Amino acid sequence: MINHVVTRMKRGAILGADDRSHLDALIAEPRELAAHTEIIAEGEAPTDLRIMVEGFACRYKLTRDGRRAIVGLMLPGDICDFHAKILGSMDHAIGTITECRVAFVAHRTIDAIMAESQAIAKAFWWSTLVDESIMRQWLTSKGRMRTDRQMMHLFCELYTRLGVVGLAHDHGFPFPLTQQDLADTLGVTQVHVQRVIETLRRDGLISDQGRRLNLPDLSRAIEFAQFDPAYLHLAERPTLSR
Amino acid sequence: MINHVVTRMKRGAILGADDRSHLDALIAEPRELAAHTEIIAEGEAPTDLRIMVEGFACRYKLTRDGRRAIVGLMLPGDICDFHAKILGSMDHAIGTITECRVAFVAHRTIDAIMAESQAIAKAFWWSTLVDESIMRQWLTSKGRMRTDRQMMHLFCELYTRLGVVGLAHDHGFPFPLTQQDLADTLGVTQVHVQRVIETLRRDGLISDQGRRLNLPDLSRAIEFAQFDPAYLHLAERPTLSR
DNA sequence: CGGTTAATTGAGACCACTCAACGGCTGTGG
DNA sequence: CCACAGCCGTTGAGTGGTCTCAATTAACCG
Repeated sequence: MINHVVTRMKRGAILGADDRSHLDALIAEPRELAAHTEIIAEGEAPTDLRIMVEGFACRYKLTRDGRRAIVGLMLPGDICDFHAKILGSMDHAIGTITECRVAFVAHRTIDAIMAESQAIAKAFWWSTLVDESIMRQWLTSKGRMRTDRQMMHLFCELYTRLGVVGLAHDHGFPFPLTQQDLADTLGVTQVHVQRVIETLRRDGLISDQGRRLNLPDLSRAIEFAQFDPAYLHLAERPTLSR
Repeated sequence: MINHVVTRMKRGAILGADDRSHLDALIAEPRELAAHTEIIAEGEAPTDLRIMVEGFACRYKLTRDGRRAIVGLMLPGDICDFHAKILGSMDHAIGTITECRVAFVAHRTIDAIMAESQAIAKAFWWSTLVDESIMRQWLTSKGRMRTDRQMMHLFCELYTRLGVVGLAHDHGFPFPLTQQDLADTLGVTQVHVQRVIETLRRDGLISDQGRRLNLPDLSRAIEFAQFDPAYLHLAERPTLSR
């Protein structure tokens, strides 16, 4: 089976054969988690590192009045809680959207591997810092773009990120988010999401069948969303570690 | 003179006397930068680490139509571009708001110090990860709170962060941002910022004289903004490094 | 003191929200 | 196999938060 973690981490560091087999071993026995379950709770201080092997999940925070803000989407190959090793406790929760396979790796195992392989250490940090960069882009989009462009920007991002792990084909990709999930991600209401989606469909910018989303005219989508993938830091040929 | 970098980093790791003198040396000769100048440009790949010694600055991105989104506020003791060491190039710019003193430290110096002191290495990563946590909070606020609460939340955050480095006294703190700066931070227009500020003043939640902002009734401010400082990860007694 | 930048105020338009209802699909139990 | 519950998506009407454009006043700087 394809190891999405390896595929993705190759964008962050140059991995040797040893590194790849290390990463293979890490995710050899993932846990199966049902849809809509918590992977990590807010305030928790995990003693293991959790890595997305399969499925969609999200980082989220709840406001005191019970509303949810999704602050990150987790795709296969993403790392859930690398920061918790240093920050101590989680300042947000992570929950599954679809059924997921998640690898749980003890911190000491991670420490040992990172001590052994500088490339893997770099790749893990790269992954964390890319998450940070994506948040900067989301903040920018949310602050300075109307919902239609913001939504298209997210779709372009997902097309790109899923493409890296081979999950985007034929101008489309799996899209299991409900309109409510999308609303919590974009910071608007579900009703408004519905209306915006409808206009995007009418304008031919997207088409959706079932749980799949298509971008029929990619270059128009990119233009409309003002999408520049630089913030994903996906250089095919990553910089050499110093 | 007080070293704000040391003061702040003590919240992220337990620093010994050696660590403190290392940090003192790092910022011994900061550069003076005028207000409204660029510290780092977007796309730049710095070969040194830049550390805020004095003054206010911000991380920002520009949209294609020339609008600005501020995605982070940089205060004394903050680190500008630790991530650039791994990500390679900056995905956003950093510019001064006030006149600033900024230390420029060569990457090789940083690497040497981090190799020598695990505590400093941890503190630097802590600082970067706290930046990330703050962004998650900003995303949540922007998505799920009205502008008045979002603004008060930011004020509570600044009161707390500036308090850590001893720059908040008597229920107030220096606040050099213009209404336009604040608008770019909150993702609204300057006109709207003005109207919101006016209502907050009338409600007695804030009072401002010159370039100083006061929160006369702190507990009411915290309640109004639903502010919980956990996301700043400022535990007085940080977790021991594993 | 003149020039520039920042803050204030007003009017009208637009984007997004709330509340509400309805239809479609799916899974489940009788 | 049907009835039903429940979630999801769709649609409408009215409200309100925020924007745009514009003009005026206040504060700052040399």
